[in-house]
Amino acid sequence: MKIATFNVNSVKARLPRIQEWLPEAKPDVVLLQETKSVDENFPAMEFEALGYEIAVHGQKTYNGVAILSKRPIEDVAKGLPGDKKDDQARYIEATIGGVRVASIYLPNGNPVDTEKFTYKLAWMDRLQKHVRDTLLPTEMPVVLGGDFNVCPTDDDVYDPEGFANDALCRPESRTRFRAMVNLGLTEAFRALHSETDAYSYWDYQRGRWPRDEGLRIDHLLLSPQAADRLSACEIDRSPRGKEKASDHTPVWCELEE
DNA sequence: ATGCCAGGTAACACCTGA
Repeated sequence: MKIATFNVNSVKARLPRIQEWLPEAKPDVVLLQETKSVDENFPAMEFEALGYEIAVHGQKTYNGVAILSKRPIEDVAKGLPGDKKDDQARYIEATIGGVRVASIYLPNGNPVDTEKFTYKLAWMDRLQKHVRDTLLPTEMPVVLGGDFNVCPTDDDVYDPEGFANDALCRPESRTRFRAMVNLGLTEAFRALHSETDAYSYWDYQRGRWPRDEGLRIDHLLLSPQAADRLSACEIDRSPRGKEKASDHTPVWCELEE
């Protein structure tokens, strides 16, 4: 089962790119972030025409997550436990082929001297508790994929010094990311790759893509039962080079059946 | 210190992103 995560930066603006990428990459499951669409306006028919079921958790203008799947989607849960009513749409979870998957759009947290950073850290604490108290005890294969807005180490940043005080690299963010991994999750890409210039996001501004000055912030975290089946994990750079590209590119992993 | 680009909303500019 091939599971991909892709921050599309507006599902409507990116629709042609996603429609050409799906038949090329042939993922069984796609975890989307930053759809920026209310559920009624999500382009469901366009994805169904390509053989995908959908589950969506969106809102107007900002955030928004979704799951596309070639296999039936079961037991959908929208929102992270502890979300307040009408809170930001950043989390959706479902069971597909016996695997519990989640699409995660973790808050960015900048600037760090504002409530945006405290919101990010509290959100990470809530996610860690949910993984610990609810997901891992099921002993199901679990795949948490998404835009975590965390560079796990300086190896995941083109300019570590310049980003030292950024919410994506601050010790408070990295400590919480590590706390989740330390529950027993496997970060799929790093488990199979040691190279340090592997990025999943490049800023639109200042020529970051042509210079390959990026960040690795899109991740797939696997429970032990999923990690035992991990056979591959890759960053697919091709969509980032196209016209009207997202600033992120897809990351995928393959779980043996 | 700020805007650089891109998208959405709404309206002929402003907010957010990472």
